[in-house]
Amino acid sequence: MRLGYPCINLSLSCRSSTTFRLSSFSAERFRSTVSANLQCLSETLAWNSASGVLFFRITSGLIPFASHPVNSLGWQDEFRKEFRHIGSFIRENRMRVSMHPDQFVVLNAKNEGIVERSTAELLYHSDVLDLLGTGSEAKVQIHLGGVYGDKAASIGRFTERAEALPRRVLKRLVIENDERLYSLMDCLAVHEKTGLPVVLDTLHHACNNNRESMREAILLAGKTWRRQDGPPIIDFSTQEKGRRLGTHAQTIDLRHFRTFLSQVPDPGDRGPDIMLEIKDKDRSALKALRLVMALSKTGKTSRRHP
DNA sequence: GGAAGTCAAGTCTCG
DNA sequence: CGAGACTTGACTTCC
Repeated sequence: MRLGYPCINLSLSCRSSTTFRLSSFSAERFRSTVSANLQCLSETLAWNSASGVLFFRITSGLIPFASHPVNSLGWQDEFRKEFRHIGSFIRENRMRVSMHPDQFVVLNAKNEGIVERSTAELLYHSDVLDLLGTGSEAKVQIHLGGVYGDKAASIGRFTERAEALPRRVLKRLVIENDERLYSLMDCLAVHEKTGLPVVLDTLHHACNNNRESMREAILLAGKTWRRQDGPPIIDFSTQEKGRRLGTHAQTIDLRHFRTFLSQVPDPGDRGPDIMLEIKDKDRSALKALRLVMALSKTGKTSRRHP
């Protein structure tokens, strides 16, 4: 079981998602920004490795305007060496990376233009993971999209569009339950049709479910992952008190995390990888890591930890 | 130099 | 139908 956090390390001063306004776009600006972002990604992964954090979500902002028509630069070729270098580090340290395109990627949209832009964005995410030389265990995680007043039809469109994607995108694609529209059950139904693995988001599941217990949910989602997909991914978060339902906690609630761990059937070497969606990022990741280490020492998880 | 305004992209809800 | 939430930073302009 590896632990991770998304996109930004708050202990470092660099950001791998620095960008600029579309109106400021120039080849110059683009190159210097990408170069700095890759450098920061490299530093972040080095920090992670040294800290024992072996799972990381790479920001979608790594290559600004990657899928935008304004950008006709062959960034894939231009930065091939840098990507390969970072990729080697990931492999050598047995780390796992993933990506999570944001809300603008809606595969089941009714508007074809949106579907085209979404597809281009998915290709960009796949490019990054391909250039790093990662295998199909490095995932690109999306939600099912909108409902448009007819969930069955919308799920149907998602399935069609997903199946039409290029293989190199499809082999990385995974679907995640959301807090309002599509529950774990809905995702499992899409899995039945498409074979896409399901990422369980624990906070979304608590908000939007069909009465499955957390233990049951973990098992059901876990079964959708094949060997070539790597260990199942689970997004863990706690509700921030006094805020809208679904708001991520500012810092990790270790009691809650420990309860969650007790519901994971097989933590240890072969267990799921856990992405901690907590606002203070690396700080909570370290706290969680220390807890897992302590538990494994006292034998309170079911398996030995490396 | 600091403050205020703005940013590629989508969907849903509310007024 | 249009604005705001979602969620947040930081880029950019303005003074």
